[in-house]
This record gives sequence, C-alpha cells and structure tokens, in this order.
Amino acid sequence: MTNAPAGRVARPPLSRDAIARAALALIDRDGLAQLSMRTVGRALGVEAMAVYHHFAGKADLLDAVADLLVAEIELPHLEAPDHWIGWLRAVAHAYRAVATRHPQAFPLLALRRFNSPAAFAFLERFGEVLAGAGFDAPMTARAFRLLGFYLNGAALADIAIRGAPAPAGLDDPAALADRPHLRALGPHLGPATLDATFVFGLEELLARIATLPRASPG
Amino acid sequence: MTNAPAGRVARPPLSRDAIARAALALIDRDGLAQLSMRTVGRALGVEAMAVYHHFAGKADLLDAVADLLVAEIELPHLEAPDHWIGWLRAVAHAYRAVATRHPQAFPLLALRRFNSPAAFAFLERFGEVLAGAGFDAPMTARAFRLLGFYLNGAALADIAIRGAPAPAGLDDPAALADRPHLRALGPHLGPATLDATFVFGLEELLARIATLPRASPG
DNA sequence: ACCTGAACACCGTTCAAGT
DNA sequence: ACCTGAACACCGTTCAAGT
Repeated sequence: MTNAPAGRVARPPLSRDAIARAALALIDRDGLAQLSMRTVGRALGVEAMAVYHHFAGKADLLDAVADLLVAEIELPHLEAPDHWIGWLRAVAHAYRAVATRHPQAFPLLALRRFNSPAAFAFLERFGEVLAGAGFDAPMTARAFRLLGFYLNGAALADIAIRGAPAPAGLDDPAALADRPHLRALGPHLGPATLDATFVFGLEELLARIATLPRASPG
Repeated sequence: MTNAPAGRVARPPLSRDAIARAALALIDRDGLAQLSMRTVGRALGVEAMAVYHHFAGKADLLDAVADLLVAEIELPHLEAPDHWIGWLRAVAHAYRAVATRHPQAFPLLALRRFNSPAAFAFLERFGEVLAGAGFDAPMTARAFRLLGFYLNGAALADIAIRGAPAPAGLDDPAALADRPHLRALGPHLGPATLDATFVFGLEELLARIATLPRASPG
C-alpha cells in the first residue's frame, strides 16, 4: 500500500522545489528570523543536513524562495496590443498581491536583484508587451525600473506599517509636545490610507509612463 | 595622564549612542549578517553582555542604528516659503546619499516603520514645510508616502544592483536563447543607468506633487 | 550602576560514515 | 545518490556574581 520500505514513514522525495516550498511556508508562518536549516529539515521529516544535498547553503535556499515569489506574480492576459497600460496596471496589482500574501518573505524579493530564472521569464514578457507598444529597449528598461521602484517601496511600507503595532511615540504626549505638525500628520500615516495612496500613486505613474517617449534620445 | 585605573586600557564609557555608532561602523565594514552582540562588544573593548545594560536586546540595538541613519538625512535650508519643491528635491538627494554611504545598513531603515525619535523630528519639519505650501495634513501625508515609496524602492534597487556581481544568467546563452527581449533589455538594467533613471523619476514625481490639490476632497 | 563569566539552547556548515 | 550523526565554531540571551 506504500512504496516506502516497511518501518519507515512514507514521505515525498526531497527536491529543490519541495524544500523551497517548505521553507516559504515556514517563513509565512513563523517569520524569516525563525527559518533555519534545522527547522526546514524537521518540517520535511529529514535531518537538517539532507538539505545540503540540494542547496549549496542557506543563501542558495533563500534565493530559491525568492524565485518562488517571482513565479507567483500572476501575468495578466494582454487583451489587445494597445491595452498595455491595463496590462501594466494588472501586473502592478499582481505584484502587490504577492507582498500581501507573503509579508514575511517579501523582503527576500525586494532586496535581491531581479535576475532569477522566473525573473528572466517575467522580463521577457514585459519586454515583449512594451515592444508591442513601441518602446525601444532603453525606454522599456526605464519604465520597468520606475515601476519597480514604486512597487517595492509601496509594498515594503505596507508591510512595515501593517506589521508594526500602533506608532508607539505618536501616543506619547512628550513626543508630540511642541510638534503640532507631527500631531496633525499622525492620524494619516496609519494603515487605513495605504490602499488609496497606493492606487493614487500607481495611476499617476501609469499616466506618466503612457506619455513617455517611445525611444530614448540619442 | 589617563583617567582610567592603572593596568586598564582607557576607553570611553559605554552609552547607547556610542554602542549604536560602533554597530553601524561594523555593519558598514562587514555587513549586517556579521553583526553580533559579541562583535559589538569586542569592538568596544567590553564583554558582549555589557551591551545588555544599555539595550534590551539585538532588536533594540538595530532600532537605534536605524535611528542613526534617519538622523543622518541632511535637512536642507528652505530658501523661501515657495521654494518647497526645491526643498523636497534636496531632501530626496540627501536620503539617497544616506543609502549610498551605508548600503549594508540601509535595509534597516527601509524595512522599518518611520517612527523613531529622529523620524519624528524629520516629520515635524516635513509637515511644517508642506503646510507653508498650503497642504493640509491628509495631502501632506500622501505626498510624504509617495516620495517615501519612490526613495526606498530606488535606493534598495541601487544597492541590490551595485552589490550583485554581473547578472549571472544574462551571460548564460541558455537563458537568452528564445528570449530576444531579455537579451535586448539586459544591457540597460545594469548600474550605469541608475543615476539618470533616479533623477528622471524624481523630477517626474516632484512635478506631479507640485500640481497636487492642497486639500483632500471631502 | 555597570560589567564579567559561565551556561543554555540554539545556529550554519564540514566531514566521515552509512545505505 | 542521498541521507545520517557527530563535531566545530559560532549565535542571542539568562543568570549569578563581582566591583
């Protein structure tokens, strides 16, 4: 009834993908700081050192986890070649959704250079869509970066603000005495305004990208 | 000739500030991952555990290091009340300069909520300058966040791209076969274009902030 | 009040050994 | 080929003790 030898609990065989997925699940549940080679092994029912047969070390494992996050960005369907702004809008929301689903793991993505296998696939599609809109390579790279700056900054602020308890010092009268502007600003720097501000900034950015020259000068 | 007891090497007395500065220097030199309570103690000539008399733990120490970075943001002089866009521009470049000076420590700042003592002082001045430009509190908070999203995203990309060696996969023919757009994009995603893209995006953002309504609707 | 030193329960990683 | 188990050089933190 089982393909495992008698006396052993059946478990799926180890693989880079299975290990990386287990690590991501642990980070989602317990946080990045709690992840260790030993906890990963424990979750998979093997000794910690078995992981080293599939990854060069912890850094290599975390690279793979970051690549899983990139692969999770849902690439929208391009309705029509001139619908590329709508495509960018959907990509932006899909990217933010990854951060919302994995707030504890997202910094792995935001702090790494975007050059993993899944990132290459993403960039190829991004380049294809913007080429269809008439952009040359330098301007496509610029649009990609401006969007990336915004999305990473917004997602990290989202995570920091939702993750931190009520702004400690803002309840402290001593911090607010002689600080009238801080006192007025405080109520508007909480989590309640994050969604609206994200959409506002994104639409401004998309509108600006839409009017970008398609070819770089020179 | 020394105020230390004979047989002991003179050293400045420990303080929260001295410890945090030593920790920042170690991070700048060896990286965040190498920082430990023991290496901090060693750098200061004390046992590691002496640090616990001034900080509740490592997290508390890293909060203090992040606050040092906030305090390093050079607040420009406001030449005239209507010069506030120039003031924002100078603040943005000062913020980026902190990331450039402390690439290894900067993630501590970007991943934390902006609510340390130095951050409160910064926000008070920010609120004052934008109030002088006619912004109400909700719009000031929105401008602050949009600028923050952009600056953090840009700085982290800067650090990731300058810190990572040549995009590994982009030299690999296998990754580029059947990926014409990636092949075209690659040369424009290196460090050479970072400065120009940062300034371009910042000027676009400042131009948009300049035309923002001063009061939030409702 | 401020610092030391031993101890505890962990880490990442190396290595020799098992199957 | 894949995994185990002991070992090494570290961690953050607690605690009792020194001065």
